[in-house]
Amino acid sequence: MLERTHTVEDAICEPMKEETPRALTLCGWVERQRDLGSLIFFRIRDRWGSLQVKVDQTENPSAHAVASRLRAEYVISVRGHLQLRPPGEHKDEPGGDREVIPEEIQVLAEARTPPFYITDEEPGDENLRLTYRYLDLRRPPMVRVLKLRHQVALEIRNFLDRHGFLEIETPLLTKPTPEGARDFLVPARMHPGKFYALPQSPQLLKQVLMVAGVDRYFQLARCLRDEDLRANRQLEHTQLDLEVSFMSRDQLFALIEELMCSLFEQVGAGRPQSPFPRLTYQEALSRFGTDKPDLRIPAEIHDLTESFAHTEFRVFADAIGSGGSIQGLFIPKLRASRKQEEETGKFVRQQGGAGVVIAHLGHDQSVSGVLKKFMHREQLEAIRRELGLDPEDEGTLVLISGERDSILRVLGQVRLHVWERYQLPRLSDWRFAWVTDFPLYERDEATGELVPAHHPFSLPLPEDMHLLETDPLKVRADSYDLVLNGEELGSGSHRIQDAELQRRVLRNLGMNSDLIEARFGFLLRAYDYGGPPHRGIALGLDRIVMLLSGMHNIRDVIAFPKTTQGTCPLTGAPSEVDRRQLDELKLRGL
RNA sequence: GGGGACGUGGUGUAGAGGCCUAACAUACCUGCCUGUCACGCAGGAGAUCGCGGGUUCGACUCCCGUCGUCCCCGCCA
Repeated sequence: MLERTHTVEDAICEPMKEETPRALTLCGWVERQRDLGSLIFFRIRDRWGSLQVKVDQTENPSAHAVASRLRAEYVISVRGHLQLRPPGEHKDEPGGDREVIPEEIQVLAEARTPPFYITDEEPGDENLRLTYRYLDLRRPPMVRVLKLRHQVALEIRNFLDRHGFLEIETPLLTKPTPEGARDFLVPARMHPGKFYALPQSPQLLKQVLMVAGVDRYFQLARCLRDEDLRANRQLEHTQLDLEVSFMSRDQLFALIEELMCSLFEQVGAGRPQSPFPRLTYQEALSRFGTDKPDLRIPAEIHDLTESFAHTEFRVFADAIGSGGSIQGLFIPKLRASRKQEEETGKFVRQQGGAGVVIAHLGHDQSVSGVLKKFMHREQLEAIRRELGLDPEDEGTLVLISGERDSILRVLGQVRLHVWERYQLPRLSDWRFAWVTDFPLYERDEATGELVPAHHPFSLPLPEDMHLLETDPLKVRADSYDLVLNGEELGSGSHRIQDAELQRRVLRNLGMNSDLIEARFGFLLRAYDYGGPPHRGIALGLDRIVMLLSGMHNIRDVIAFPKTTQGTCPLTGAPSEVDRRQLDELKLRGL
């Protein structure tokens, strides 16, 4: 192998003003040969870029002989020099003004014809991409993602290091947690019948680290959950897991906002607006119909129950009469076509909404559709006032009646759907938001049991503490989600540091003292020895990189992801194991 | 666990009961070509239409099942 002197990036950045040719040796992969006979062009590509090589038979017959048998993706080294291309033969791209004139070309490895071409263009079949991931990762967009992800991790580490954080690893072999997501279990060979679990997150151990006095902990932690996959979910994902002692909510928010802003700025995505808007869970639900609002969409949901209090429109009157509400989503400027109205109505019904009315509000105070018949001038004015409209504003109003929370969620879906479907204008940019004060508990629809809404280690808000036993569903926690452009980046909370309070919260979930001791005894005991007030947050690194890179799929920002069926087409995982391995583990096969 | 979409040469697509002895583009192989850059030109090879069953005189096409991939709901403290 010829000793490499430059990367392609070095060669592209090399100043080329002077006449003297620059000697260099490049190593990389062959792409795009153009064999004109006694003149051959091809490109050599490495991780940093690609550059044209020109081989002239009359100037260098031996290099030409090698070049004529090169094929796509052969691995070569080229020793030669850099030369400006003749005038008029420049290409408009980095390094397009120059080319490599080889003295010698060595083939380091031949390559079979790849199943897809290595270009910016994405091969259609994702299974094929994953089967040949090493080829897929050669594609420049994927290289950019790998670099971006590295850069993001590096910036996070540097930032947190500057702020006094320690990165501490927590074990991959840990204790199963029967609640929450399904655990991946690992049989303990030395303890037949017992199992480790792979961590769903380092939650409990980072709390123990706070008791240990670490004060500021973080980890780029792998988290594993054996649940069904989605476009933004993998069996294993990476979290920026973080926990701090003695910090107020405001202090933590300020820290995370500065981290995000400097991170986005450092990776060239532009500095997001800060401070990030904050809204409570209840506000988010009533204004956007979701706990992860996309604030780029310039529309909100409005409660119009009052405005329709005396309506003669039967559907709405009945809804109000039976304790329901009327919620409206106003879509500014849109004059929906009949087809769009029908589609939207259909979408609402698919989402489980009934009693949908779509009307156009004109700037001349006109109203279209069914409402025209039932709306008095005063009612219309009341509605326009409630929507906060100026006299010249017009647009489409989507109204749904029914049980408040469920129609809010439907309208939240409509809000997303309509903007996507009709490509309505959004505010550009990164729109972060904090959503705070989530309920501590919620009711499991299937079993009717109380389950933690977030996790059972979040501190109830002081003003709700007295409801813990009497009306637990009303108890809010000092918890928060960080949301970006409608995507949940992560969540956190102030933790319970008082063992007795922790026991109360767990008892509400139907656990008796023995169970609490068996599962969480180690944590409660730790707090008995002086646990500081502490809080934390965990942010999905994959999702951050996904948004930064403009990818729409979490698999595209993970080097070796699983398919939605949880398989790895490259390695063939999961696979069967040897009978002997099972015997050693005292496990029976199927 | 439920719903939906897709599966045709290496790749991307067309074909929607008989026109199929399966088309097009690209990639691949051979030859020609000294300024190409999606090089061009000429020729060539390459597919039991995911798999299994059924309906039919006849199935790439219709039906059932199955496998795989993707998307959504459930699930994801």
